[in-house]
Amino acid sequence: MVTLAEVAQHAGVSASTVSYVLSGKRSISANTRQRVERSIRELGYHPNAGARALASSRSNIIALMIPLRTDIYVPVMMEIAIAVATTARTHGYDVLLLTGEEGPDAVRRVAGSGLADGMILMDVELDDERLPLLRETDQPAVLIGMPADTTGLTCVDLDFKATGALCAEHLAQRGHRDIAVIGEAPAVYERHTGFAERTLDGVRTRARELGLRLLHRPCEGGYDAMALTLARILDERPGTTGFVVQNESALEPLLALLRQRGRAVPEDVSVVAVCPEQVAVQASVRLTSVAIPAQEMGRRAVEQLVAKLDGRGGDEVVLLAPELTVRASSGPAPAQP
Amino acid sequence: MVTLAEVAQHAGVSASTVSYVLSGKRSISANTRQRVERSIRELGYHPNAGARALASSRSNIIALMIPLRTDIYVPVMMEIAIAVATTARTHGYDVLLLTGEEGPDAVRRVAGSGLADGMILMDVELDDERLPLLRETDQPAVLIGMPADTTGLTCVDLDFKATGALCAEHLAQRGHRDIAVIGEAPAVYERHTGFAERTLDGVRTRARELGLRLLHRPCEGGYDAMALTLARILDERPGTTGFVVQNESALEPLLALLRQRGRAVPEDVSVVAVCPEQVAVQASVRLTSVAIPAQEMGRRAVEQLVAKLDGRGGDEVVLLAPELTVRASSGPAPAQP
DNA sequence: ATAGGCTGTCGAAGCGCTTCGACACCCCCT
DNA sequence: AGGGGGTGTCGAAGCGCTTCGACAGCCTAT
Repeated sequence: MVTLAEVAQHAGVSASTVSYVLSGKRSISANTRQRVERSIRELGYHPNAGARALASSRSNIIALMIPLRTDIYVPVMMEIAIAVATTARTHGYDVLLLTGEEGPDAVRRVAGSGLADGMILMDVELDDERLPLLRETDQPAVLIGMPADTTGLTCVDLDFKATGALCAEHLAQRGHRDIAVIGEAPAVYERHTGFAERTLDGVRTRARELGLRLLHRPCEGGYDAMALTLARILDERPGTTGFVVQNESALEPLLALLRQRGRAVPEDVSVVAVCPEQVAVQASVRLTSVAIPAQEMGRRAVEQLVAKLDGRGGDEVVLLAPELTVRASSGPAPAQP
Repeated sequence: MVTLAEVAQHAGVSASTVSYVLSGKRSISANTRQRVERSIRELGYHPNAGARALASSRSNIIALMIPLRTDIYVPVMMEIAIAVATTARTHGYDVLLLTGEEGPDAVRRVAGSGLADGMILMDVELDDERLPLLRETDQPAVLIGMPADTTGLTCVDLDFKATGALCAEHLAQRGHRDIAVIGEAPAVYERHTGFAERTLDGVRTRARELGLRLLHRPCEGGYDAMALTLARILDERPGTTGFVVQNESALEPLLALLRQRGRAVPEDVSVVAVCPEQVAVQASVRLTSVAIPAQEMGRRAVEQLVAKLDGRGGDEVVLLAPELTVRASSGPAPAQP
């Protein structure tokens, strides 16, 4: 293992000079800098992370807390995580992966041990139990998602309320009068994960303003659950012609079931999804959808956190504006019989 | 920030004693131990990770390298990652998330800086460019997947060859004579990711032994690609009655397309999938499948790595035995017309 | 009764880096 | 010519922890 001291000796300078070349915190003559850089290359030097962390009280690590839940659409989580990791690297940070397993204690452990300089929390609940700890230890942190009380917190999220509104508008515009929201699994609502409720709120508010009749049904993923849910919806409101779907694993089942019942998409029924682009494009009917900008969310979260760690920028709620892309699953409402 | 020294003072012992209480590397009287533990609790002490790493040359961190590819089924990756993270915690390790972005350099960086004590690599190619580095730096490492040359390496993977064989056997047993493998995207084969080829090899070998006629077609995910692929298969071998599907995002499309063509599953056609349990159960037809034991793979990988770090256990290839679960998508071949 | 071996605790020496203050040295200004 | 202000470099003091050797005190075996 090559050390700073060895590099210094090899280059014929003192250790501190090498350190300053590396950090750029003091000016170094071009000549010296080059000699040092050459020595670093020749010896294959890599600064020891532990020593660096100890001396500078900075680990250059960001902790990313991902919950363990399986009722949330996993690819989105993954995409966010990957975006976080790559963005972090561009800012000189590595990412530590924490799972929900350890619960709120992880916050204490990470904050206390100086393992990470800051953290990013995913799948934030409205009244998340990690938040008090965050505030109390005043860990630099960024949430992906939005709790009920955001004072003193930095959050990044898709504007789900606007998303819901956008979906309602789209359907209204095409002449649909009776619409249904097929939501996430009941557990998601019970847990008060904000995004589901906010989307619903958005649809509901806008639907009311536009004079739409609205039905909302949570739905576990899968074929069977969707069959039940759909049956119930069409039972109660046979005239339903517009669907807003927020549960990715209910999408294909819904399309298959509609087909089976002889309701053609988009001729008889329109479907608007809230899902990642890829899902919308790969579905058996190319779906009109509001994309979940997973990459963007991950990227922004890191940027906010890095800004905080650099002492720039304060608490802020970043809501990404939703964009609805019209594809093949939505069209004008059928003429009233 | 509470330090060891403060704990020592509070408990009225020396710093080294506290350290030994923490590490258990020397015997400590019950009395002293309790006093120290009490002080630790009262002061809310957490050992500083950097200092610890510096002094002990152990970071208690495992690096997990996940590629960025999108043509691989993401939920499996995620499940493995989560399993790795939680298992690591039970052994006192944290997990550092590295993406493919940085490429092989990440190996050098992590090894050189002592950031992690060892690494776990996912999505290993047959001739992976990271392997020479791994051997050269002799980083303790475990691969999830199998390269062409495993000498000096520890690998954990599902036995995909046996998986393929199992699928072929199952179909043969039900009387199918013409079967087709719907594989991963062409890119996956070009990249020489072993698992796809090994599965195919398994099917092919066993099919030959059992006198089955076999067709293999790679397939991008999605509805359109699957439509094309299926058309081509049925064109060439209209009598095909058994399908082995390894590409998760081709599954629903295939089922829908078969339905559309009037071929009932499982009455006319049988489908065997290689996919996570959840996918098999949630599909529109409950699928006969060989499960991909993602959790188990992650867990085993960590255990192998920890054993290595503890100086126990050497290089070893752990192949998990596949299990085929019969569900509703496979049945006896239809009588020959 | 005494040598020898345990047990439990302590002090001190680092681990490899960052950072602060000190200080040559050179250049420019008056 | 001499003082003032940059530049560029160095030495040394830690950062908080682990770990080695030392040693006091006690118990056992002779």
